[in-house]
Amino acid sequence: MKPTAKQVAHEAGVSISAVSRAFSPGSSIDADKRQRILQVAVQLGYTSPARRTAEVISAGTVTLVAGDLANPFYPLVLDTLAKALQAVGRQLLVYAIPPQTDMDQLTPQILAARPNALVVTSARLTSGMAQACRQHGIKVVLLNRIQRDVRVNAVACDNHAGGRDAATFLMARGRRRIGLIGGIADTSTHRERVQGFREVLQEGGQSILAEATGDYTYRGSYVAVQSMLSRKDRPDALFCCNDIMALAAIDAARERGLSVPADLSIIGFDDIPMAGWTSYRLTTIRQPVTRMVSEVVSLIHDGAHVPVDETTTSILPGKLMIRGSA
Amino acid sequence: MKPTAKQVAHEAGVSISAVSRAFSPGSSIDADKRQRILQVAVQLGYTSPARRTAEVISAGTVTLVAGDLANPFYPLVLDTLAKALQAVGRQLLVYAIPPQTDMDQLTPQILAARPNALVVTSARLTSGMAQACRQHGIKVVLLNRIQRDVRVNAVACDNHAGGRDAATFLMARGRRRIGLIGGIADTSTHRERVQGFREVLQEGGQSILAEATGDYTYRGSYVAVQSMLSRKDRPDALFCCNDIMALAAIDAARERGLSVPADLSIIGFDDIPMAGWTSYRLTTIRQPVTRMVSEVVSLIHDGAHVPVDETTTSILPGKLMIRGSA
DNA sequence: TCGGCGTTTGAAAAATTTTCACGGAGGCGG
DNA sequence: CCGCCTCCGTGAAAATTTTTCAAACGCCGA
Repeated sequence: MKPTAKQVAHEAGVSISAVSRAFSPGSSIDADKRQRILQVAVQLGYTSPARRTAEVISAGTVTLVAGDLANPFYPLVLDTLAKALQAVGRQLLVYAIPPQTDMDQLTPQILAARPNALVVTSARLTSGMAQACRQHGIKVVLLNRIQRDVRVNAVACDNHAGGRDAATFLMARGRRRIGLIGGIADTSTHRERVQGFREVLQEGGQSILAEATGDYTYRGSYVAVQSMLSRKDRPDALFCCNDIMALAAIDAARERGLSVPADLSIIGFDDIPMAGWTSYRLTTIRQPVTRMVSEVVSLIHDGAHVPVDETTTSILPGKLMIRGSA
Repeated sequence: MKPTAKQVAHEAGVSISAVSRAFSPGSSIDADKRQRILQVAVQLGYTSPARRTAEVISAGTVTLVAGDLANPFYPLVLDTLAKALQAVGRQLLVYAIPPQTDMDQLTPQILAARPNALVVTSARLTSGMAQACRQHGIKVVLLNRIQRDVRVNAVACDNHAGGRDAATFLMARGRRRIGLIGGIADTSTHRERVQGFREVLQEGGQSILAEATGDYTYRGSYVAVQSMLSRKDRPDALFCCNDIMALAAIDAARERGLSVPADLSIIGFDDIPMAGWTSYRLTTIRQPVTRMVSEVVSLIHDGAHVPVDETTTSILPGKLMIRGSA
């Protein structure tokens, strides 16, 4: 038997009118009373017809939180995700947040929109946010990011293997003075790429000659590479934790009159469209964006009935794209 | 007196039940009949209570339709717009559509989400869509695009003046064999930039030496420039209708062993972040993205009470950024 | 202390949604 | 080809919800 407003009213000790009012935004009712009614309603599983159609209308909304749209990799992800969601009749809400901030300030705003699912990319999910989402039954997927401190779904490229591939490739080319331009230290992408890379070097009896951080930005990397190249024993190869940093490295090397790859091999990570442009021809690890996005969509869309606390982590293989820079 | 379902039913010649069904998604009713009822409802100004609360819940949603996220200019716009809307407590829904398609297929999906406003950038708005939006009271803003065939708001950079500035600058530098790489012929951005550019040349007694189209893409421009540079009387300057095409032009010129700007001056349009990168240092016309976006937000947010058929067109000045490529 | 004035409330009226039964269209097996 | 069955669309009526209305309450300024 379907629960009615009458039952809720009786249970909460109020009139039917009050129940109706609790469900229509903007009507004059005491906040506490509304809260109590809503709570009873949840217990009994009651929703007003208005709320019901509202939910149907806004059904299928997925919210994407992106922290770094300046890195062309994320627009690529956004474009792919938007099209994939449209294809299954869902909508994509986008929040852009300043890089390296966490999303706690946005929590109320994001939850107010009642999305079905939340996709977080290049931003830090706080455990408070994760918990709030679980309570509201909102599925969360971390894209291109793994966080061990929260229990949510995650889809990422195999960054560790990618780092290994990069190192193996450089060693096979006979490079021995190898430098590293890191991203942002407390991101899983940075840690895993670096770890895989370092591992292979150590297995081959090598170690990283020089290491600097480029903040995953063009400018940060440019400055870091410039100073690294002015050292006495400058490296003959550079692994950059993402593509824009690698492009900056190429620019910095050229600025110094060095030839890429003759004097300096450079290898990136992501394979953004610009990596294939003629003046760069960047050798890089391609992230399987399309596959990552379909994984996200299947988690959200096909797995709509899966309970929110049953989480999956997908690690998809990247692919070394050999072009001219290494 | 507020209109009721009874009146709508009488007017449309159906039962009250039918009216109710027309407003609840998923109920069994003939599509034609629903259409007719909805039309009468709009005439009388009737909305079901369910629809009413739904609208309050999803209030403040703005839908962005973007056609070309591969051009870094649009992610820049997206990022700026998303942040500006967040700041005033609104949400941004994003639709990505394949370049050069119009949006008629998406119309039902977009309208189903009942946004408050629609921002269209790098996509063609059809008059059917515009009319549907007007009927639903959805405000439409064309961003970086002007269309004379539909009566909607528009915000754009002064493309005509930008084209003039580019030409003036090249002429002042003594360039006389000037080529043009166009974008997509039936876009206002292309037309106006080209027209302004051509005007100044003619005023100075010059004309365009060679003209080709690059489809606003890197690859398209690269191919066009390659063939243009292999002509006997190759140009000594090139105006490209956007920045990625200009970057492609620089790459193509270098590939041929030409020096930029000594052998070939290149000037672009947009000022995307990459234009400032060290290996390009592209001279270009900067679009005032921040101002354009605030204009859009004020049109949508501050002008929320302005009737939808009262439309404004804002043309904001661009700015010539002189770097190293011309 | 005494009126406004605005908010909150339940009862009742009004309106809407849902159920129910019916009629007709189309598919399927005999 | 016919009958039967199912499924869709429909209006009337029942059930449910929303809105109106008038009353009660508290707050503030005079």
